[in-house]
Amino acid sequence: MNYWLMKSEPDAFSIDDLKKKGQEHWDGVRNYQARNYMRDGMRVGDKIFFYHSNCAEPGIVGIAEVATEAYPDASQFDPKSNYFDPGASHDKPRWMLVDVKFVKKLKRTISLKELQAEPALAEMPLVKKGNRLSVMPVSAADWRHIVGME
DNA sequence: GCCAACGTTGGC
DNA sequence: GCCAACGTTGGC
Repeated sequence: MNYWLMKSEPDAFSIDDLKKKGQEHWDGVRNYQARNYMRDGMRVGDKIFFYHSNCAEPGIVGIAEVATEAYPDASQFDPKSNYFDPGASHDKPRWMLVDVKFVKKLKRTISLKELQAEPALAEMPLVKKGNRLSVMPVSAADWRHIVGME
């Protein structure tokens, strides 16, 4: 099993939204590396840290699970969508997504500030300066370490 | 709202 | 294939 971290802006889609819905397709990823992680790396049952970005207290707020294999993101075909991509076609979809299932909400937010302060996590891409990936792998050791911080 | 970092686009 | 311009992300 692999571990992941996925970022979402709580104004757009928060851990509470996921809790309410139970499961959601993770649409709108328009970055090749993030897409490749979803398409090639994720398997059903993999665990995900749900991360809130672009907000008052950025950090990990919950745990989710990969619920489906990757499949084409329908929003790329919709001219009315913000995520429309004129370069994509049904024959040759460019963007893929997975469905994500709610597992639990953490009792508290493990803030980015705390994560950055942990020497053990210094190699996580998340805490590196300038990192903008919205989907990234987490090592098993880092996963255990972070779970222990709750 | 600012701005640094970074990815993508497009002219050449 | 280079690289400047541009757009986006995301912490602060």
